[in-house]
Amino acid sequence: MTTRISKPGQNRSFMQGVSGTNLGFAKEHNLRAVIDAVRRHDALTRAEITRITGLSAQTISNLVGELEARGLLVAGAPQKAKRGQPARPYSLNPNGGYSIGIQVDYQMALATLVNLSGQECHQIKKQIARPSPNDGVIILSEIIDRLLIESDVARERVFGVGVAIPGPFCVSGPTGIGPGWVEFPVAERLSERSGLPVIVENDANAAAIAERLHGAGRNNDNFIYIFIGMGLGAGLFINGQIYRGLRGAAGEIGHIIVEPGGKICECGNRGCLERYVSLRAAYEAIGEAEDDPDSLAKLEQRLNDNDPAVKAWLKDAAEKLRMGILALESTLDPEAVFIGGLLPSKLAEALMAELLPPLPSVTTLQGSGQGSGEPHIQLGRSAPSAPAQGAASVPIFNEFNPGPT
Amino acid sequence: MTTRISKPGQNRSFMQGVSGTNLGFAKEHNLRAVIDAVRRHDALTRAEITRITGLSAQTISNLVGELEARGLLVAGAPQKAKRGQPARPYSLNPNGGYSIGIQVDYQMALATLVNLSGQECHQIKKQIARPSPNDGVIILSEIIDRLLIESDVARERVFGVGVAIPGPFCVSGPTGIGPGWVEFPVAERLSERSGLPVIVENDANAAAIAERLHGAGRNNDNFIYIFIGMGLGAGLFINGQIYRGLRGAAGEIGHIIVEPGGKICECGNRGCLERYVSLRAAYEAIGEAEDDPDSLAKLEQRLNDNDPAVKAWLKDAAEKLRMGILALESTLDPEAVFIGGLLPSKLAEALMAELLPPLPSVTTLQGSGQGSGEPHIQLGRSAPSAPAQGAASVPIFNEFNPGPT
DNA sequence: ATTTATTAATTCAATTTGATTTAATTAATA
DNA sequence: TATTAATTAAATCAAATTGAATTAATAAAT
Repeated sequence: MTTRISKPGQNRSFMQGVSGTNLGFAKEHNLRAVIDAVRRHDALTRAEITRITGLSAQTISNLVGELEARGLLVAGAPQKAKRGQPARPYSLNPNGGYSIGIQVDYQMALATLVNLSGQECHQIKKQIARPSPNDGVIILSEIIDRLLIESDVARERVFGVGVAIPGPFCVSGPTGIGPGWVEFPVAERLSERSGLPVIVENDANAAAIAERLHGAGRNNDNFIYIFIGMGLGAGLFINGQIYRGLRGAAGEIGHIIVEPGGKICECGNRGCLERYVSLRAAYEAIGEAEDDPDSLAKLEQRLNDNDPAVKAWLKDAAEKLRMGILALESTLDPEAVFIGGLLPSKLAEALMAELLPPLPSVTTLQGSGQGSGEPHIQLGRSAPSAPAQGAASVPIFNEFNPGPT
Repeated sequence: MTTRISKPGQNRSFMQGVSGTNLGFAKEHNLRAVIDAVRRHDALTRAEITRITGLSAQTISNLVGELEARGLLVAGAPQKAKRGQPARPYSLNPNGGYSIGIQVDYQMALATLVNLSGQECHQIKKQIARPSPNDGVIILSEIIDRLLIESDVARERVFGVGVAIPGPFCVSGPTGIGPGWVEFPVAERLSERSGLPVIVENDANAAAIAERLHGAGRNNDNFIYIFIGMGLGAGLFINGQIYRGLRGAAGEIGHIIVEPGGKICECGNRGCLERYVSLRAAYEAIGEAEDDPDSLAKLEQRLNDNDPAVKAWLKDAAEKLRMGILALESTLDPEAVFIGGLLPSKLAEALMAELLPPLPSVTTLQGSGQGSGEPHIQLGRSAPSAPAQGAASVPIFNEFNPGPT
């Protein structure tokens, strides 16, 4: 695994707490900064990287050389645009490495192998039925093995495995996979079995990372990705990093109250946002069973049929979601808000159409700072397989992101 | 000014965007890390700093020696507790430097000189009446001059001047100082006139920084400080840094909707939090004029007299604030929420008493992650002069904080 | 059309900075 | 006296910077 940037002895993050730093961390950071710059711009010459990073041309020459030797960067044809020596543009080598993303819920495991550019190479789907954590780990490691064999990718070329699990880990209940999963050390066990680094992430954060790495949030360091699943959560990007909060529960926006005295929620309060904006709320509104795997297809069909119950739900959900977004924008003043999740894209589009225009907020004030007044609520990636795609981007993000801004 | 840690040629922050890093930045970071560690623990020996920062003993020896030579750290008496050479505990030298904080609103300027430990050395208060920005800068620089002369502190020993201004800068309106202040480059002009670095900060952020540096948030890297002033705002500490958002409007929590269809707000929406929780809301509820400087004293008096209008306002405000706090906690999962601002401490205490217990949220769930279930809503510093104290801590924080966690 | 100047990208060699390593010193306790 | 903990001196090492050189293109001048 010569492509690893982080050295074994230096596994703490570049700067954490009041810890000091040294040359090794600095170099690691600079390598990541180079990769990150190239990713954001698709392709960059050494000279351009020099300007962007503020490092010396010599340093960049060395770092780019090293990354090229490792197979992470590839040079394109020299550009003879202006005077001077023609520059070679470097870009990410799509096949410089691979990553595996797995999406698990109580009825299904979906695994995908992607390359460095986020392109999907192979996918495996398997029905499960609330397995125990031990059985789950075995099932997942078998899926990983199959994925590698069928796609003919060597295990050493895989950066890691990302596992997306619904909701915050500290809360069990109907959003989870099954009994016993909350306390179980999934990452450690699956890592032992598979021989690969494993990172467990909640579905909202995983989807947000994918949006950041390969999607519309590619150039945003501060945005909110609202994940509409069975419940409602958000991935918060703050200073280029996922913000998790003290208990890993940051982004649990489903429990913002949008209707005082409204529908009762299992959290103990009334009128929580996710009681109105979620697949579960949609099923409730249109009278489909929430634990029926076919409900999603029925919902989509009824949308296509212009079913009035679906339309009414959309209208109400959009009204409530506007208030939730206002709370988030007032609090975090983000660059953008992406709406995505498990919804089929047609449904997400319909919700989006109902949602706009948003309520006036700090982000829409005219004549204030940079970027104000611009459209900032956008449709993010939304698909029933979004968490798997997201999970696959987690190991890549972890390996390459240069740390807080 | 030999006490400056940041070197002139290296004025960009330690890590920003995708920029690279080098030895100079690393050293700067390490110096800050040492100071920060000492501040958090009151006093530390070189050996303890070595363990905390993870740097080598030799490096710490060098850094501490340098900081001692600069007068920022002072050694205490050797401790002969255990075997081995007795260690000398180092602590911040309170008189290693000074900082000036200025609080300005439309009717008053309040300036305070504090030392490195946050102790107030001298204070000057001056009535003003909606001055033009140009006049304002002259008035402020004269106050700075007087402060230094009367307290006999040399200008070179002052790290900088913090200016606290109400509300977000991008919004004018009644919370501002006067016409023309929004676009005016206060910091640059006052810096030119006074010969000192000047940082302008909104009152909520300034108060949050004070809470972090010298108050109950001293060991918290992730907390929310809710500032109740004429309006309502919050300072967000995320990963040890103030989070400002894209337009500097992060923390504008006054415009979270807590009562759909409620009181109309100048932002264009209805039922915004600050229409219920703010001095202006209190004055409205008890029938005092909001632009009368004596209203605050009257409010305090009527609280002491058990006035039913005040009690009713407190009850309603607390109910609304609980919902606002729930939204913040659901979004950010903070370590703590401090309530403070311009309220006299008795009033703040009364509000706090009404506020508890909070609504159930991710931070109060039993049996989940670390720190859950603990009391986390606390009374922060609250006083009519809180912004000045806060402003004074801004330059110190800027000079000494080691950057994102 | 040929030559010369200019510019831009890149690299080589030497230098500098600052953290680490290794070993020594100091001052306490058991 | 042996041991232990704190600290420091000297040597070493890693990585970025500096300044000069090299390469290859276009632009301008002849």
